[in-house]
Amino acid sequence: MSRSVTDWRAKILGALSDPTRLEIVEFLGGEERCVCEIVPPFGRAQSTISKHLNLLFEAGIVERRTDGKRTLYRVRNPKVFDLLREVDAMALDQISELKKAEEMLEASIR
Amino acid sequence: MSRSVTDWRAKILGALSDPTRLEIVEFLGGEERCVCEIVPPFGRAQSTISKHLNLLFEAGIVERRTDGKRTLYRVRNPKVFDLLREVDAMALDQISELKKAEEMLEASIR
DNA sequence: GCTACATATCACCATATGCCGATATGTTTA
DNA sequence: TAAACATATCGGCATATGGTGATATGTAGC
Repeated sequence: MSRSVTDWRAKILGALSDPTRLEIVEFLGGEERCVCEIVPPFGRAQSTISKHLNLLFEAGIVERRTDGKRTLYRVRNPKVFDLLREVDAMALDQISELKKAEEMLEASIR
Repeated sequence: MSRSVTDWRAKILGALSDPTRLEIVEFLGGEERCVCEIVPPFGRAQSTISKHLNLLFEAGIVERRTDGKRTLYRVRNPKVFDLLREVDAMALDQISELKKAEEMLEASIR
């Protein structure tokens, strides 16, 4: 029960734990885009992007539909953006603390 | 620049993308606890838990201090709990959609 | 100083992940 | 039907990850 919720959480977080996939989600934003639009900006093989997209799909981050010969992806639940904003807040906290530490270090040297 | 923020985000999310680590974070809650308290409930080798804790530390999720022969860990930024609540919301959405789909499937069978 | 305790680290194994090029599948268009 | 296009899937490689038991490091107590 509770076990499976934890697993879902881990799956969602795992899907978002890769820089390329994070950027794919950002790139999608609120739009629906086909793979042929998503591939070029990332400079990775089409097969690589396809696997990332499938992983995001399996984790329920994106949904997809096919239209003719293309497959269109879109972010399924806008909550993911709230989540990313939350992570950003944490990341910024940490980076600014790092900077503070660096400055203190520098000050102590000179 | 922007690259390194994305990497930080990925690092934070990666640290939280494992069920054991998620449960360690939950277990810590707002408290400060030593490794000797954390290990038993998880039924994993001490070395395994130690590695998980170190990974959480590297990602800036927890902080640690030593007191005598023990090392005490605590969640460093309470924002992590907001983040987890956000993930929960998503996970619940997805699980409930799964259930809905199952019910529709069952209904169509009988 | 020796012993027991608490924790981190090491060496190792098995599996997962990210990446690629090549190929299979399916759809449109000529 | 053939050719072109869009995407997914396969096989393979290198590296990362999670797990373990054994060992190193450091502190507390006797």
